Amino acid sequence: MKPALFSVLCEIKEKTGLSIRGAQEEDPPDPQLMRLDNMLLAEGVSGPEKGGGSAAAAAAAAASGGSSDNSIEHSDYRAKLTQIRQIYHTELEKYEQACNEFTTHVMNLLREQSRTRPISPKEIERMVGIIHRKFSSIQMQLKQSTCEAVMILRSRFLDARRKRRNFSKQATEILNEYFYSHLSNPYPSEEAKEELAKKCSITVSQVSNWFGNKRIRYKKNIGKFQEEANLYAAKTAVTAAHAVAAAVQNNQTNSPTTPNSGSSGSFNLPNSGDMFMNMQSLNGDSYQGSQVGANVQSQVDTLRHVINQTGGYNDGLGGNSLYSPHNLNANGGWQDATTPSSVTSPTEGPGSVHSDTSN
DNA sequence: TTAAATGATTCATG
DNA sequence: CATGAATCATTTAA
Repeated sequence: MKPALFSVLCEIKEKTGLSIRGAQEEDPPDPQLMRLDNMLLAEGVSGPEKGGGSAAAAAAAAASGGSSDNSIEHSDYRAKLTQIRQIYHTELEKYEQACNEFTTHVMNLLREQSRTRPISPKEIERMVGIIHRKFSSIQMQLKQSTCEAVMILRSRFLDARRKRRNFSKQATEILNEYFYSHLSNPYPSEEAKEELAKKCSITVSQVSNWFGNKRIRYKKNIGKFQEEANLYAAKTAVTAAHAVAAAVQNNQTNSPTTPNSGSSGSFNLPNSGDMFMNMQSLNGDSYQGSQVGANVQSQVDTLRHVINQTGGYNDGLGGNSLYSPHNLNANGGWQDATTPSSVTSPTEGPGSVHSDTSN
């Protein structure tokens, strides 16, 4: 009975054999899977142990837009990444093990059955192939979710926008001081940036960012910055006035000088008249000592600024734009401040002018 | 909780 | 490559 059944089964198998062979297509390298693999490899999740991971992370950080010299968050990021990697590897191993176990189990089963029905090695191979495909699809899901996790991690840690901190009050003070005292050409040189960065304990890139933002935002709505401009211009003007006065050896500068702590809004320049005259003489070239040559221009800027500001300061700034920022043409854009346009007299016209109060 | 301020990024440009 | 413009995401002020 048994041999008869066996032979019948053999016959059936002969007939179906072809169709089985036909259905034996080489599974094509799934592009989706390859993409995931590549990505995991690139992120250092599926690569070799440590080295690849940090290198890839560094490369990713560099690629995602420079200036990531933050080391604290970076190590944090790396820690999370290794955590992901561990989970990924343990899961992967688990699946692999399960796959192997299942495969051997099935093979044992088939071997056992081969005593009662005909089973070719080809068939066993095919069975194994099916099992592997099933498990690899599970692996793909694992890879996919891992990729998602990595992406989230990256956007969380490598995108600095998410962990923005405001600069210290002092830092913005320094930056603003520079900005408003170089308002005619607020483009700090590389050295100046470094200096500012050092003073503010921020990076050069941050200084560049700050100036980029400041320029664009200042230009966009000058009215909004008038008060600030006055404040800082006045602040630096006080020091500038002293500096210029010292340079010109104008003897009568012995004011108590509250440095720059308060000095809000109302700027009572000690003797603005004299100061202004000094400026005129400076600009008029009647002064030849010029030890201060390089700095003078910026101070001139500052002073002219504050003077201009004073001109239209105390009528409501609702309409604003009553002060045309020198060197800032109508269309906007500072356009290299080549010609400082000689110190024009400070628009004496409407209302009170340059900081008198005391007379 | 919403609006404004602010630092950073992205993208186009010259 | 530095800058301007637009935009994002967060912090701070209202």
